[in-house]
Amino acid sequence: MPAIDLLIRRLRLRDRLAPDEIDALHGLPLTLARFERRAHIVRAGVPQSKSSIVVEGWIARSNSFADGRRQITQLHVPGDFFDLHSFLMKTLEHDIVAVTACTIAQVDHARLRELTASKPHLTRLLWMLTLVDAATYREWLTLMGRADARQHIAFIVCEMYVRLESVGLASDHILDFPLTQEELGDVCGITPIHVNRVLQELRREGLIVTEGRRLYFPDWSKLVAAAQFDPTYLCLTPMER
Amino acid sequence: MPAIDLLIRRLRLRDRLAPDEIDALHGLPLTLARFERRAHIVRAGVPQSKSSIVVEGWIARSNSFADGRRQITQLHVPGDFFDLHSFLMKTLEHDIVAVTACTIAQVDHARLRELTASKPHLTRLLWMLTLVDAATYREWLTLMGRADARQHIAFIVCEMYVRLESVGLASDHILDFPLTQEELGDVCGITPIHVNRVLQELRREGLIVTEGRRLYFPDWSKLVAAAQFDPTYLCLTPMER
DNA sequence: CGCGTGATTGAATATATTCAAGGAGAGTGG
DNA sequence: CCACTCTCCTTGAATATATTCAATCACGCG
Repeated sequence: MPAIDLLIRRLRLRDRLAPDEIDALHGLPLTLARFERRAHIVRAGVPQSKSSIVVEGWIARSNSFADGRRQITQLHVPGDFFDLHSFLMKTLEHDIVAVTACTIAQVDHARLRELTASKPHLTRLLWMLTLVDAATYREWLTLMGRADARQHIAFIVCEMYVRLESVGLASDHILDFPLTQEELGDVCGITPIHVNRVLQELRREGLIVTEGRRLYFPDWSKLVAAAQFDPTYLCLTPMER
Repeated sequence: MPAIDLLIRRLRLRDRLAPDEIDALHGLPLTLARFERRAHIVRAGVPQSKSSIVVEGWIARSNSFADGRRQITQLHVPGDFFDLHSFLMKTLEHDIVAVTACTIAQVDHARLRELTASKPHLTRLLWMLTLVDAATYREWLTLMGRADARQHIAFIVCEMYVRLESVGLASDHILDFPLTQEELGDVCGITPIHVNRVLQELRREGLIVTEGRRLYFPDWSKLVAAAQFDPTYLCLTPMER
């Protein structure tokens, strides 16, 4: 599916779009770019002149310390306008890396600026996408601070399933979950060894079944209970904004 | 200082403001409200029709679990437009509480919407304020996931000093730090007992000196080193946005 | 087949928690 | 003016959770 249609689908989860807004979005010139798994898409401190939408694959926002410690602060899947931040910040203080081989669609900041000058409602919706990101950070902060590893991992699975499902990329309690145990540790702020042990616990409990990159959960409500997951923060209810 | 002038000062740290933008801001009708320490300013799930600026005092964003566990995800000081989120989200999934007795200035969402329709550049700057919030969440996530309690607490002190200092509310290595050890634990995701022990360690090392709510640090560079603090994420450099 | 990446296991250790008491200081009321 | 209370800070000991270090295993790929 073309990048803009993915984005439109994403925006329609939150509000109606007027025909002129859809035209404006379709009028955005996009450049497609392909990245290998583990490639750096954006490096900390490098000035950016484009923002990007994920077309295919998973992407991570990653903060690294000098000593090699690493924290993944966000995950992005197809349809996510993942780099609106650099539109106003100009540079990022973290890296954006490809979790899987991926395709992204880039838009010039100059075009986005034109859009903000002529389409206030559309601007508010793009703004809102970054506010949903912020709400997700708050959830992740709460998990990181107050949840044990079992709840944390269960929550990440719930979140990724709901996000993928909302844009038609997962269904039937199955999702493609391409994170290695090390990467999942970088998401949860724990070591890969501990991730391994907790995943085994979740499997023993029958909460998840893994088969390579495929992840299946027989009982959604049990997983939700283990995660204390409430999807409200994802703002998946359309309303006038 | 009037709320709008605090906000203008805050915006000028990031970009120039045109005279018509300053007029537009001054034209915003504000309602002042006073809250006692520990009072709830916004409750999770309650629809909001106003967004607010802190005029005096400290405010916290707080996420609570049913079992009493609590995580503070953000701190706000005078000048912060702390509730722009509800402008587009309508409801928040967390509480906003008064850390100290405080005064806030409220703006109707309808007025903000008018502003976004007529002042694109000002809209981008308000948007940007929420992106700085997001950048702060990312830093906090990284701390929570990968830093020990000593680094974490040192970082929070650094951040609050820089933020207060940037708007003239702290200087000379001294700041008013009104968090109790329990609240600081809720910020760092640790127990108040552990906060207590780590604070003692920081005092023994000569990194901080506390005297009631007043906090003094003799050597900024030592504190920065302990925290591995880099203020880039606060975007305190003015540029065209 | 060999190599590399990622998953798994075990044992010792570190970091932070829990539970359970005290202690210090500010403000209140008799 | 002093006891009283409340909140916040401090201390100690036992325990839990996650880490570190050191191997080993399994699988896909050239």
